[in-house]
Amino acid sequence: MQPKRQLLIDTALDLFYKSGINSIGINEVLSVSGVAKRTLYSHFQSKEALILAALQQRHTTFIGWLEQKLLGSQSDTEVIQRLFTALASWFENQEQLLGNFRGCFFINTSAEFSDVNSEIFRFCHFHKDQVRHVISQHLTAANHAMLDHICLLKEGAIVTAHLVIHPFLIDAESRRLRY
Amino acid sequence: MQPKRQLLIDTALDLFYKSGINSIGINEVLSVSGVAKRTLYSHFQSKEALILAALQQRHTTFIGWLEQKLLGSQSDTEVIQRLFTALASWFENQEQLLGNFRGCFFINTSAEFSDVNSEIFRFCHFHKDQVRHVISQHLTAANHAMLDHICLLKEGAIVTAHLVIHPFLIDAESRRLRY
DNA sequence: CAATAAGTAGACCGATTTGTCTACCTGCGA
DNA sequence: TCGCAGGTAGACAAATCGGTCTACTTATTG
Repeated sequence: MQPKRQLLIDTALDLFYKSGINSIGINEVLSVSGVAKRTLYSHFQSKEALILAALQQRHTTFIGWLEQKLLGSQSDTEVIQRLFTALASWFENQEQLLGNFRGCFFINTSAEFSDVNSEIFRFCHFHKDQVRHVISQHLTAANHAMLDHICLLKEGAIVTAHLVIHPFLIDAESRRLRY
Repeated sequence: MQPKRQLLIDTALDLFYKSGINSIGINEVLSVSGVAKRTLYSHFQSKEALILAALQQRHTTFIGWLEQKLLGSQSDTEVIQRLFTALASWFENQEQLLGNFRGCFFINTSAEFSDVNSEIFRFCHFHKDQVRHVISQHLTAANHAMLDHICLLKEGAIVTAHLVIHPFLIDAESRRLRY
């Protein structure tokens, strides 16, 4: 419909996810996308509106990806297996839909916009809530404790993959290239 | 020894942890601490040096706090119990040494400085490594798989407390105040 | 044809950023 | 008494930030 608007969101999401939102200025989004500044501000009221659109898009993509991964599971055990298999595949950059893994966009963003009452932080909170809801809907047993455990491990896995394991892999890679 | 230097680190850490590093300018650190700009740049080469000093201080504080919490445990089970009891106490703002809970300073910071090769990101990675090492040294059994599980749950708990549970508590609080 | 919506390039604005510089003050030890 | 380390206040520079504005160019469509 509005290809420029979509291009702006795609570009912004890419850059924001790669480098953090506060590190990316509006001018960088413009020069990378090749869109004029006037056009950006005809589609979005402010940078914050663009950020929220990018968060919204990432949210929709992620929920869709997750739904598809869990669809058709035959048991709770299979749901859990599928979930963590999918996460592992994401961490290893095997999930094209999600792009190169750089942690969870919503965890990262909430670290930059820490005011709990800001719209941006609340959207991050909302996203986590929705992911939890998707998982719960694929479980037959309405076991809240198990759901909590699954979500706890999921968050732990994402953060650990980003901050602990991923740098280690890059270290290994750079050593391999040096020798 | 150099009280102004220490005051700058304390102030910077406070502000950085509360609002995120990119949201806090050097001028804010100066006006809050009451120190002159010239003095800051006589102690630190750049803002990045101040950031690293703040990370270093938080690291030392956190490791010391953790050591003290785990000291004297009689079994692996007790280590685990003590660890998660201490974390829960931190989340509930009962740990004066660590200040008001706003997630893990190192997870938050690594979200803002996502370049894996930057000194700041590497320090965050280093911190997580050291925490893991402290925990492993208090366990009698050299069980790598169990250590991994503990660390995974720990990270999950920190992120979940920050992004999922804490906003919920603040919601409840604001509702309580409204009615 | 004419009107309109959507786009471009880029100058410009005021605020803010990190960092430098000048000029001056103060307390301490040789 | 002299020198100096360590401090203050704040002007200043250069860059960058988000955002506005003018003037012009398309493309579509009634």
